[in-house]
Amino acid sequence: MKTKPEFKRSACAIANTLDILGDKWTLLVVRDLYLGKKTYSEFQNSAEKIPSNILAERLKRLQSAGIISKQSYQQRPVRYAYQLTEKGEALAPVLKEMVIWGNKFIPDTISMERVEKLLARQKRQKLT
Amino acid sequence: MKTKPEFKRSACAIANTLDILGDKWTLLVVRDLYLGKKTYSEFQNSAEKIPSNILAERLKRLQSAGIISKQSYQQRPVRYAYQLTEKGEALAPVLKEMVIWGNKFIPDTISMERVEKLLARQKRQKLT
DNA sequence: TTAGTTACTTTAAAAATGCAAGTTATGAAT
DNA sequence: ATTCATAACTTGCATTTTTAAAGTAACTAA
Repeated sequence: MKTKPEFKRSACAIANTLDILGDKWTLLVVRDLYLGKKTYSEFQNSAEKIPSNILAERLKRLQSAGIISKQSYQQRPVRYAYQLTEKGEALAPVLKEMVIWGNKFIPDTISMERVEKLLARQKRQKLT
Repeated sequence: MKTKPEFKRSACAIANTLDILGDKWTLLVVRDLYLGKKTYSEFQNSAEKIPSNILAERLKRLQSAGIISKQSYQQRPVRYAYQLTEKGEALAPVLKEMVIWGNKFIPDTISMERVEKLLARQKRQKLT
């Protein structure tokens, strides 16, 4: 028997990438993971305020696509941490190019580094 | 008076980029332009078979976002050609990284170069 | 016992998408 | 002159997806 490629729309790498990541929210979850966020509530608390049901659905899809994995990091009560797989980490260049493009062509947008700094400052203030 | 940034969701460059490009079709139109396609019917004839109303809407949005421009290249009958602006051309690295990622992690997807070769061959066969 | 947190699920309404068919302008073929 | 064909869209309608809001389960701390 032949192994059937079975593409959703075409064999194009871009089209197939968009079938996984092509919406307004999925790459923001990947971004958050890239910035060190790990839990459901951390994703929910990001500036864009992703709806809860969308977040749950996207986490499932990212998992079944092999881009993230989930593990419980404590029992009683059980709590979960998500993390990027190698496949997920490999999306960094896509995100980086989006930041470069956005910074250059959309006024007043901030870079990942800037976001990281803001996050770090927030974290410090929370701790003190 | 202050100039108001007025972001749709946040100041994040990725979020703002996704507000423009974050769906399953928009970047395929950009890809087609990048591969040398110019007209409405050429976009429609691409492998993914974008619905006609979606294509019309996306072309309008890409225009008002300053990513593409439109011009009539002949009268009687009037025919239109779309082209990438500088802002649109600058999306090439995003597309390239998507191709690299797709090729590495989604089995049997083909690269832009491969697509270009296939297109060139098709063109040659049509001409002879 | 009451309030709070985490990680979701459910519900109903609103918006976007997909499919098919229709429109306008024109030129080419019979 | 009439029919056929093409380019570039538009319209109508059913289906799917998104959104906001509220609800649930399992705990912990006061």
